[in-house]
Amino acid sequence: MTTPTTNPDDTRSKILDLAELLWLGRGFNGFSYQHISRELGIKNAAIHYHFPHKEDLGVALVQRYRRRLARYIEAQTGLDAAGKLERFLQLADTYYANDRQICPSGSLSVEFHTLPDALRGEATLFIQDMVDWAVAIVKEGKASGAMHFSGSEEDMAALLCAGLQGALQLARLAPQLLEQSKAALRAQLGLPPGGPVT
Amino acid sequence: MTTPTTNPDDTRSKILDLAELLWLGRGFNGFSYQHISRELGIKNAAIHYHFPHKEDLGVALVQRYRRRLARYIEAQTGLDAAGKLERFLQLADTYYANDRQICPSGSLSVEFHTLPDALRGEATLFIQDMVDWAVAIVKEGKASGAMHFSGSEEDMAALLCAGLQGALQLARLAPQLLEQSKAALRAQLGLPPGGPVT
DNA sequence: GTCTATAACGTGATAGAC
DNA sequence: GTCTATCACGTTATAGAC
Repeated sequence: MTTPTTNPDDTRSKILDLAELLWLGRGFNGFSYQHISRELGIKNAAIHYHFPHKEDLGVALVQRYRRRLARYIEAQTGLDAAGKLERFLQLADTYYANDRQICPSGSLSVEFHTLPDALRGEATLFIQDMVDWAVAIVKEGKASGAMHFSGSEEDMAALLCAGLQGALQLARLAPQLLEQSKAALRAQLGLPPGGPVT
Repeated sequence: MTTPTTNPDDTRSKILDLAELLWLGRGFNGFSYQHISRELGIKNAAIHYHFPHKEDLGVALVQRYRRRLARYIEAQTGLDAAGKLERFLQLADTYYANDRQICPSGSLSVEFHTLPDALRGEATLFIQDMVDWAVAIVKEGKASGAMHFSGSEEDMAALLCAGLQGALQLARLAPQLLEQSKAALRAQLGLPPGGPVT
């Protein structure tokens, strides 16, 4: 999930890789084609060849990310619910370790009102992916007896998504909030403090 | 907490009021002096008179907001812990009802890496205010027996801040997530589903 | 597929008149 | 305290040569 996927030698992939870094570090409105062209040693127009409008780049970023997420989820088929939850929480750690990036859903939702139409559509699909994943984990956990909590699975899954997204953002200003929020989520799910391995 | 405070007739206050709307609707990088001058029927230069740099406007916005929040918190002195929690959760509803705004901490943390220095400093102070408030509510709730949950008060308070911030953002793309997250927070705090009045 | 060159525009910002 | 006028710059985007 951490490493981008396509051939790192072709320019299109290099653009996507760098754009993703900038996107999650600075927001979609926080980077320009100049940031990319300067860093890659190519010209502005070369990026426009691959992605005529910035909207096209944004859509490609979200679509590529959704495909990666689907593979990430699929790779967890063998794990139990507690293990799957740790993978979910791990995502946040990975972002944070990577120059304190935030998660895609955070950028997309905060900037939503300023995003081009097509990107808003992709964003909505992506958020649905995330929520579905959280619901599946929590339902499996409750059904298997590994997790126990009050309230519905859907509510708990919503808090899981929202809490992790918010914690990752707040960690930029108050780093301890990420670990604290994760600990609270584990506790509220009836899981041991350090995750299944501790 | 919803309504700005200073004299609505002088230009400086009008600028701040409108800028706050734009800030929480589109992010700090999502609005310009033109947005404000056009809407207020004044010129770009008039805003620069009151706030020479956009950084100055941002600092003024956060400082004013912190003062309002302090009064909002102080006004709850008579309430019990459950009542104070509802006031905390209510903030999110107010934002959402107001053109699906997000909370200041959300904007400040997501855009953090692109903000001018002075604004980053104010942002850090503001987040500390929020977290302190959440910790106080949760501690009082646990001490009085009104709330019961596993894990530390600090962890729970972190999840409270992070969860509400994330839920408010995600509600732009999936509106049910706000109510669901709030319900989950109440449930995890050992409170009745609809808040103290239901 | 990448380049040069350039257009059209928005943005933050300032000088100086009133 | 607000205005006109203007600036320098960054941004998205396109045409056309190589």
